[in-house]
Amino acid sequence: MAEVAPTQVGSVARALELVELVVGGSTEGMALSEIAKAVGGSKSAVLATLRTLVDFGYLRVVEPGPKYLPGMMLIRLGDLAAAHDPLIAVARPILTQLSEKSGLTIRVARNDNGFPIFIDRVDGPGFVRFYTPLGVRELPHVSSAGKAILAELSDEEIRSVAKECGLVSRTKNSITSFTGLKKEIDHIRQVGFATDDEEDAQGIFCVGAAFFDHSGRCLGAISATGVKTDLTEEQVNKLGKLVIRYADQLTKELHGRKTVRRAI
Amino acid sequence: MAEVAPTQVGSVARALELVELVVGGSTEGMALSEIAKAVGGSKSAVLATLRTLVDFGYLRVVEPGPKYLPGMMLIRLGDLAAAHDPLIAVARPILTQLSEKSGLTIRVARNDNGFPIFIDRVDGPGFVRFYTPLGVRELPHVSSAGKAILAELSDEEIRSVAKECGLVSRTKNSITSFTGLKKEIDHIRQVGFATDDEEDAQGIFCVGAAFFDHSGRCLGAISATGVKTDLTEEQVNKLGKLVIRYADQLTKELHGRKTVRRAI
DNA sequence: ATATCCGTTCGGTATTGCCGAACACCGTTC
DNA sequence: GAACGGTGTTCGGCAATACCGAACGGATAT
Repeated sequence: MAEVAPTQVGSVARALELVELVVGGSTEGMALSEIAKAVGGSKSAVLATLRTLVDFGYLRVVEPGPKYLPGMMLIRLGDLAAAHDPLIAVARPILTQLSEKSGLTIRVARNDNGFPIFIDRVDGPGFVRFYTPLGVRELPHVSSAGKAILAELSDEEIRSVAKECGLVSRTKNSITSFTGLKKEIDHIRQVGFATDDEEDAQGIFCVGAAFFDHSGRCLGAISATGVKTDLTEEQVNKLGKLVIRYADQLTKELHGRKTVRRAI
Repeated sequence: MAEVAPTQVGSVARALELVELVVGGSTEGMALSEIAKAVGGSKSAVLATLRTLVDFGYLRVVEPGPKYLPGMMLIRLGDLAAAHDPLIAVARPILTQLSEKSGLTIRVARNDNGFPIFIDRVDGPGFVRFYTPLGVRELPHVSSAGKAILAELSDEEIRSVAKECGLVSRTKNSITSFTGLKKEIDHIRQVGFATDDEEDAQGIFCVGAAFFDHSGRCLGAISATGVKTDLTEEQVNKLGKLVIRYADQLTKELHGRKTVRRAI
């Protein structure tokens, strides 16, 4: 239609748009007309597609006033995809242990050319909950996992990534200049872990550390997330050491090896 | 093709079959010819569909020898679908706490007309891992969650469910007769929790308890799963009480109320 | 009671997704 | 080294089929 797509299937693309639409919609569900209007298709065509998606469990329909909601199959597929991923399979027990040890929410991010993609999460037992999406490319400079990954890149790679994401600001603590980022990276390289001091969201503090594959390349990072409290520098260091220890354990279980910290 | 489907979209159905095929395939990924052969379509048509799925992140392709694997979008959608589900959102913190308290793997199942559908899971910190799929209708009579749900149904409903699933055997401990099941249900109604003593898989022991909605109907059950050790009856009872306590907490947070235990 | 929304059904049209053949490529194997 | 089986890929052509829009039935609201 609009894209210069190399041999795609239109009806499938439209169907997948429907899934994203419904999943992104309200928890009350979406009605047929609403969906048809949103995607700009006829009600009959959209209805046929929705029926197919419901048949496969991707969506479910709730009466009355037929409204469409995300279906069980999405949970099933997500779970299977996670089980399929060797990194997640190895990392999850470690995340669980670290979560229990620290009482915090632990996440793993994969290194996607310098950008972090969080692929799994284990919540802490605390009552505070904050939703952090999985499977999406996040900003590298406002998360501890992102910065932990950046610190393992060469300086020119960092500059390239910085240019690509534009160092946009998320809070008043966000690092928005390259010199500021460079200084932060230097610090991370010294202490071995990265922090996020309300740089992505108000009131949220994170600590992250990288892990590596067999050739010493940075595969990603794990991070511990909690509410910002008045942590002393000593407490932060202690948490940092803890996260590093579990990241190293992950490296080990992946049969990886940690690179010697490069000079600057 | 074969189904007497009420207004479906063929190409979408075929695409979703591809997703299931790849997700169910090996962790090495599947090749184009392999996939085309499996679904019985032409390579060109399958390729176009695969490209669409890759574009949307449902699948990803790994070089060399283009092989197809589950994509990040599946993890993302599964996570979003879970966040969308009010029951999961409320239950997860409780599961996490119970997991930490017991050191076991905790799961929630939804009551789907007497059948359990496990919709979320929180792993324990132990090193033993066993994969239990989410989002699929499981057998009601060989899991503690399933039996906890059954115990909240009327006797005629139980008979109907038993007939529907056929009380198939999974291990030598599985309950396969209706009288045996009925006796088990009576016991569950007395003590308030259900057990699974290697009835579904060798070496696995579970304890489950039901939770309820505002009208007292059974919404589902939570269960704790661990490796079978020589548990004394007292230890089982203690674990049962613990699971009941957390199930009751879940009922409370769902603004539900527990029905008074019916006589027989 | 009328009007306006909803979801659904039903043909007709042409879009488009499918097929099969031909191509390019790599690894074997003879 | 050349011929083979095995990939993944591209392309044209036919027909299936996925789309649309109009018409129906039902509910709710005005």
